[in-house]
Amino acid sequence: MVTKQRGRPRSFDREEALEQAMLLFWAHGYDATSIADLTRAMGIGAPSLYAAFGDKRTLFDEVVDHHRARYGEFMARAMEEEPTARRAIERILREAAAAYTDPARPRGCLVITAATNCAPGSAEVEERLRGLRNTNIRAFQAMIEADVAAGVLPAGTGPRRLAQFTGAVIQGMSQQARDGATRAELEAVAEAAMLAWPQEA
Amino acid sequence: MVTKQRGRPRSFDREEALEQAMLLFWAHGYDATSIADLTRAMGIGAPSLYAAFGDKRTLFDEVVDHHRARYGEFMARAMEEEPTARRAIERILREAAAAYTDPARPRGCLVITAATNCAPGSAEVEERLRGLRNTNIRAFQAMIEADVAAGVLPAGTGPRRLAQFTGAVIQGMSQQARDGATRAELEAVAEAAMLAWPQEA
DNA sequence: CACCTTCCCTAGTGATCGTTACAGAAAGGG
DNA sequence: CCCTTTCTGTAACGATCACTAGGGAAGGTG
Repeated sequence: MVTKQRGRPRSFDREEALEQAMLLFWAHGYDATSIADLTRAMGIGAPSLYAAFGDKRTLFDEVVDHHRARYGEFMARAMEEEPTARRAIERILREAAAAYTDPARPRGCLVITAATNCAPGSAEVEERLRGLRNTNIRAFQAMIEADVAAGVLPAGTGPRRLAQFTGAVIQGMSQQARDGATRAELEAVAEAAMLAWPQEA
Repeated sequence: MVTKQRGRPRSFDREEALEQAMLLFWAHGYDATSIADLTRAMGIGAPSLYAAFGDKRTLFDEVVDHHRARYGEFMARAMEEEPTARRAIERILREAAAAYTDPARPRGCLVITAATNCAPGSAEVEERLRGLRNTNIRAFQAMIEADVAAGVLPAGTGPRRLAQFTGAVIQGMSQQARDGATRAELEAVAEAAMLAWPQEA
């Protein structure tokens, strides 16, 4: 049932405004981005923002969803498409090196960096991103465990250890990107990290 | 020349107050820690804080110095005391695993995490910590280059790459510690990272 | 004792925080 | 046309931000 649109129509593109909000949260983080910063970048007034997106936390939640759908799904795709854990991680690290240094976007990863300095009142935001990060690492672990069970990776591999190591490298790459590392440098870091991975059978 | 102390003496221990300020900045970061938070934790009024430490930025600068002298010097000591780059990094990673999960202190490293989400007005604080991080990596690189020149590490090592990889792992370990990783888990991550290092001659 | 220096406490500065009340503007439905 | 509905802009809300003026308190010095 399509309800006909009534009343005065919105004068801005909601998707475009969400994109601008994402860029700001991505660059400066949740707490350090003010409503005034957001309305300025989105080109709308505060009441329009609140009418379209709810409060700041709700907007940030939607921004995180938007980011994951648009810039974070390369990880899920690699884990789906690549035949082995090693190949998937190799591809994820290589693509992360490019993504984290893309000159068209803020550096690093929003999920990794946007809520690391949070006031006590924003603890829930911090907790959500923390959960997303740990979920990713558990996905790595499950993939590695499957390969160990299938005999693709050697028995003494230690899936938990290898998954956490990989997560640490990715998070470190995000920080390095913010600290000025180039794409080529991050690709070299990724290459180095793969030396710690056991060879496949 | 010792100038005699005149006037009413300070009623609090400056070192202890600085320590409390450090713990707060360490846990929540620069922007997310307010003067009110600080005065509450330090047990003093705002004018006493300003008289003893200057403004917020100056206090943070001193907090960073204090942190580096007290909790960050294990890196410099390892680089001084260990005979090779590999041994030094091995020790640094092992000690970082313990330091970043010490239950008596905030998790992770202040230099790595305290200024990642900064408002545009706090860009200088962000830049200072960024500089400290990159200086550490360059110190790793110099150490590795020396070992390559001395023939301790193989010729094709790539000191820049190995130093950045090591820095990324340390920064990732700090994030993981904040995300709930245990000391044993971080030690396993450190062990995995060393697998990427070339063996010494 | 009085004096001088320095510190602490109360209270407040203007600015900015996230958020909203309210009134006018712009659309569709009658 | 008027009416209803929804959005937009102005302007403000109380709370908190970093920071400080001013008066009284607490020490050493004469």
